Amino acid sequence: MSSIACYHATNVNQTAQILFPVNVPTAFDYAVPAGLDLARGDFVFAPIGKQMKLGVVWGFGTAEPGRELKSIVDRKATRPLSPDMLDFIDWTARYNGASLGNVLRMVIRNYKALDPSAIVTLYRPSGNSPKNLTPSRAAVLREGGPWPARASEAAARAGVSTGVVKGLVKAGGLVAESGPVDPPFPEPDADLLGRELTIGQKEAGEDLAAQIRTGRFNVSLLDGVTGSGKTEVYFEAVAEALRRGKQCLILVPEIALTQAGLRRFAERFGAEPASWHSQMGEAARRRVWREVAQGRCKLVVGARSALYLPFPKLGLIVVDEEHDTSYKQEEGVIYNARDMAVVRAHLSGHSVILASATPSLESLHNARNGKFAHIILPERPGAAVLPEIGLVDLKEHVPEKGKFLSQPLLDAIDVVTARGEQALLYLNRRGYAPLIICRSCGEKLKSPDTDSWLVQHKRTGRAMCHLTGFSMPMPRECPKCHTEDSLTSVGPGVERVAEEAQEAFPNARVEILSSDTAGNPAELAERMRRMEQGEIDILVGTQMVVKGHNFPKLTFVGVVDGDLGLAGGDPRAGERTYQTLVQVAGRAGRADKPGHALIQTHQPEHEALVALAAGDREMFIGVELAMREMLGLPPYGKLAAVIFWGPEAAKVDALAKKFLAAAPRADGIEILGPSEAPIGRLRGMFRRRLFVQAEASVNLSKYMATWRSKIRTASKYKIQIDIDPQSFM
DNA sequence: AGCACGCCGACT
DNA sequence: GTCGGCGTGCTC
Repeated sequence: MSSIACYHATNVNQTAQILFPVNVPTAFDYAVPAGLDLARGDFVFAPIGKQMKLGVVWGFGTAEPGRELKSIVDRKATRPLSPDMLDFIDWTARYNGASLGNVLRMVIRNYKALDPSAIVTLYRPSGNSPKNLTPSRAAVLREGGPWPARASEAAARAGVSTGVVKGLVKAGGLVAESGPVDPPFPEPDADLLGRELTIGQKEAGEDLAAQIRTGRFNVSLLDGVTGSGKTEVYFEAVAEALRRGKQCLILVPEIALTQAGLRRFAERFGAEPASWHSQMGEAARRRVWREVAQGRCKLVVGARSALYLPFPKLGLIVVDEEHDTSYKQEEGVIYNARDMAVVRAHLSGHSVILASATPSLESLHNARNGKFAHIILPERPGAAVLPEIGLVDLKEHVPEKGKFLSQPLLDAIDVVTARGEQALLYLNRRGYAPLIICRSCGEKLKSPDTDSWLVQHKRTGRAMCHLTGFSMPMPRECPKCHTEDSLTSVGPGVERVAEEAQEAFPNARVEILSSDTAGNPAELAERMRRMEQGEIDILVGTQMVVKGHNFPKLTFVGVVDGDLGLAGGDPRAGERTYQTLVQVAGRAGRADKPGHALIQTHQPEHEALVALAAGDREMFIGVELAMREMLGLPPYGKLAAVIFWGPEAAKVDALAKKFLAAAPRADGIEILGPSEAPIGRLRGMFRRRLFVQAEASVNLSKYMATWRSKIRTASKYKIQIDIDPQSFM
């Protein structure tokens, strides 16, 4: 087969390892045809199975005698993936226990982006007024932009046919030119004047810029309370990286990726950045990917998956709201974008900034021990202090039967609304009631084949499962004992709290903000606008209200259930509760008026809440870190979760036991479980789980990979390994 | 990701 | 009898 190639001594016996973006554990060996010059990272076409696929050159080798290899067909003439990108793919796969091919798939979803953008005819206004300016022609000139535009785009925006556009060219109103279908992104200007910075902010920005100038790997934790101007401060670091000709990536939680958020970048840098998120269309995705890969797109704001864009000259990654749990990808390749951002920066040798008002304990620990530079923004410009936070002991102030708002909360709402100010009631439970129970037989309504209660939604008249998406009309009778009108709602949801607030304050304008009530972004924006304009008196909201919005007239925040998340087997529950409550409380009093917050709780003695009320973060961190150290939990030790699932409970049990028995012997490892997972049954599958706790010196990823490779499962039974789990369901 | 192979239900 | 449903396994 290779006899013809013998003339080319340089290529004789040469093979290349090609990695394909499919679920394969490693790269495959191929023969390199004579005369084809290849480098690591090159994009090539090669036959795999019955297909021709695009892959990436992973490495090289020499042919083993007697082993027939398929041959690479062609190399694509584009910029190869950089060596540090290949390293990053490798690292991600190893650390998270994912297959190499699946990680590559996150990088090259759409290889059409490898070809240069098609060249088409584009139009722009000539600046001259056309002869015979008909209404249609005027509409095109007025509404056809942004320019340059394709005839069809301009015509569609103006609501006319393409004939009008062509006519305008003849009449002299438009000029035609050739250009790419996907236009490049405008170059950001690092030196536009941004907002006026306070002295503290300027210094912090200067510190960050100095880190960029080192040109080496470093991590900064940018730590500042809500409204302290973190964004403006890290803009200074972005500007510095841009001046040095580098690309910048700003990671934000998915739901923070809004038009308003992008506008802040546009104001500072004179150009809207490219944005990247999971729901974008194919064309937009292709454009961003191509421009980033060519190094032309300098500024990207994106959700976690943007970390796997092939930046050739990245100089800075900012992880905004670094504590946010949505950085953890829970499906497919399981990874934590915050941690992988640090890895990518390390491999490429540049800066990372982790920004948050409520940093994760891991980051604070790293800042304390000097691994991260700690940059603290203590002040809120414009507003004096964080709101005063009080605890309401629900054992002492018992709400009326069937009600959820205690007297101190009602009094506080009364005072602020009487002053014409706004109140926010926070409750992280959608719907009307989180539990539907039969008074006659005690049956609790569950989602089919799943251990998850159905939530009553009064607005839509349905019973819904927030875990699986199942929903049905609210039944009239108990499905088990068939007693009519016996079903009753237990516990509060936002709808019910809103109902209660409306009853208590009949003249107040009460509204709900949750993902059910504000389905589309436009409606959400409208509700936010009404709140900002003071057209709402009492807003009842879920997690959604926590994310950075400015409500100038909001002066009181009531947390309906401050106990949420404190109990249970989740070691991060205290931290999570503390972070959420700080962020919620931080919504109050952003203008000149200092606000206040009240947190209802059954455990006013819980240290997370005591620290919160005292405004003493150091105390909370101290206590929490001491506890983690004692238990050997992160950041002092390592943790992995293993989840087993399948259609038969007994077989899942047996699988978990078999897996446990196969645990490799090693020092510094402790195994907890297996036991039933908190959601023991999901969509008909039975679930068991175990935890593996390791000392900091253990390479837990490697240990888990070795362990996993010892067990083969029947295909209906699955084992999933989650390194450093964030969810404990 | 595709594509083939394989084992159970309803059709000319 | 076979056509085809998708569940499962493999690709150098």
